[in-house]
Amino acid sequence: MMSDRLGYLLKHVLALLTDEQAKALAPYGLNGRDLAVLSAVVAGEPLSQLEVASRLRVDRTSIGDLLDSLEERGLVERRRSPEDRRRNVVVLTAKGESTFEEAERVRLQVEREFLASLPDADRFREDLQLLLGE
Amino acid sequence: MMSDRLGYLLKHVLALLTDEQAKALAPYGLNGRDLAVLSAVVAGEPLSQLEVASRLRVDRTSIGDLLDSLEERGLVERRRSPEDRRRNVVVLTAKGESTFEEAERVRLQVEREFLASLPDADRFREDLQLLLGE
DNA sequence: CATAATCGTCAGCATAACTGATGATCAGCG
DNA sequence: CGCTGATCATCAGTTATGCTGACGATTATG
Repeated sequence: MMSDRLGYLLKHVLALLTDEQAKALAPYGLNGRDLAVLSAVVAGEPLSQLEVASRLRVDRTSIGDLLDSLEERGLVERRRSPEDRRRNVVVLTAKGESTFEEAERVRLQVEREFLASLPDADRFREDLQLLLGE
Repeated sequence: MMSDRLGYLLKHVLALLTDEQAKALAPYGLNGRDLAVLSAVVAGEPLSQLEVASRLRVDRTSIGDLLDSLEERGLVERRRSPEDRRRNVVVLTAKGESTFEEAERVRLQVEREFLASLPDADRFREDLQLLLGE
């Protein structure tokens, strides 16, 4: 087919993964994007919205909607930072933490199964990290 | 960073490649998508629009716009098939062929450089093909 | 105190994937 | 032949995402 074109391969591999993640995460009302946001917030110093966005490499103007949706479902809270009142500090609720833990297990399982056909899944992951320069 | 999440890695690796391809192909007025369409049409039996779409795994309703844009630039032509007048057969013009050949060389070079940091670029490609089941 | 920078938000634009409907055409079958 | 259903291309509309540029509020700089 078109399987010699790198863009084609990456695009459709990503689409496959996105589909499978979406199916598996549907019971939690999450998709892969939502879950990534939760994972950015889950531990350590509470982050401002901009910091969350830059961790996820998501555009600054998109993170607001993403957080709105998670906040409506009671998974995260935004609080004005007392030290710098321009910043909205994002924290997980208790419900957010438990949802994250369950959904994160599911995500790991999905990724394992997704990569199961490869001779060396870790090496594939390392290749991707190399390409991103991380 | 978020580099343990497969979706994150694939998404941003794809974004990087798309950017670099777009830059390199800009002199030809093409992007990676356009070039893939040309490559589907370049040789062999002339294809209907639906056949082009399915080769590229592009939605049937998107391929029309894609071809409009290529046709405006004089790179492809659509002809009603005489045997089956429902079908629009897509063929490259002479200009389309020469543009394709030049741009395709550029694309190959971009891909080579893009994968240059990997210990084994071919193996990476094979991994992607495996994941797609091709 | 005055200016510049930062944070979050908003409106708007562009691309892409997709659904469902339509008209034209063709294939199969009685 | 004529009817029915399928196929092809197209169209309108929806959704999701990424981005630009502007804004008010707030903080940092000097």
